[in-house]
Amino acid sequence: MTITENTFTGEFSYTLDAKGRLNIPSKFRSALSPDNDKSFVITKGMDPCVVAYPLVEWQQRVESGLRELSATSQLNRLFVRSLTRFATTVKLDGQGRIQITQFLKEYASLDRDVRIIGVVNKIEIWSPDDLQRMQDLSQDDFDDLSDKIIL
Amino acid sequence: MTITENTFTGEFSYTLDAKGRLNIPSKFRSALSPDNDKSFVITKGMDPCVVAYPLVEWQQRVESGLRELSATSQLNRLFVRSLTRFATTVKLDGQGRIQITQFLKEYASLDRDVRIIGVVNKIEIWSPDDLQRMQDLSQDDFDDLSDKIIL
DNA sequence: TAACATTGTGGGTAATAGTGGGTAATTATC
DNA sequence: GATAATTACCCACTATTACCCACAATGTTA
Repeated sequence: MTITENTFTGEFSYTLDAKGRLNIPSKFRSALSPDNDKSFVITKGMDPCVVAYPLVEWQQRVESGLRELSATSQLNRLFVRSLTRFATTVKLDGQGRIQITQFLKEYASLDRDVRIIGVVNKIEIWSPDDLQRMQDLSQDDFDDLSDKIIL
Repeated sequence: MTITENTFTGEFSYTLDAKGRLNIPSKFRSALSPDNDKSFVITKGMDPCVVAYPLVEWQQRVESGLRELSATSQLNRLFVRSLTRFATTVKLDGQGRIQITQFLKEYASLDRDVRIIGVVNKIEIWSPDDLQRMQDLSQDDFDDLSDKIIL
């Protein structure tokens, strides 16, 4: 299969088991490039969800981006701290599952049923309720943005 | 063969079998350029239908555009999510069929009989009923468009 | 016209994916 | 250092999927 590496699309329903383990869709696992060592960095999303970056994506894009933000601005310091504070590296177990930390489970109100969605370079993990509650884009906003992309 | 690569025209009647498999017209399959790895990205259309892009078409026009959008803007996040959530990469099986996801089948009210239409750079998959309804587009609407294209 | 290739469709079977649980290893706590 | 709690590593079961083969209908070639 020659899917683009480290690119994720689609929505999937999965269950968080009693031990706090969450299966990663096999399509996402096979899209993970080998240099990630089967690992993701999970952290608090800007929205009420958990986001998971492939390890190298986190190292190359997120971490290096954060380094460039000047630490002289308080807003920047706050932003960097909020991203890194809750970031954990997690590795897939033999069955392709990751462990979600207690804090992140609570932050995203994750119970048993969760929705996993691929958002190009990262993965988001939502509770079904919160995901549904996320309002849709207005048609105007959508039109504005889609000028940047030819559908 | 003198077909333009990754360009699709014509309408075809096909059946979605009990296993959710849908045959892609052989004309469309042979128009798929080899770098697509026999794959399409299927997603929710703007109209009540399923849209299938050749994999490279999706990667070059949609995905790469989405990568440029900063995730610090909430509007951008909504936009990216709304486009990728329902997009799945599917690969033709040995008989040239693709698998339609449960969600997309429901979204486009696809039952057993479906219509497959080539729309230049992409393919649309319709239920016969919805397609019929959509074709009753008024002449006035077409007139509005006529200054944008010369037929 | 006969032989052959291609296309759309259906179905069986082996492989894989998602889920749950037991047990050993590791870490934390007292 | 002993015990409890947590985590990591196996093994197991079931449903889904992928892969293969089959066949009728149509089109193509000699």
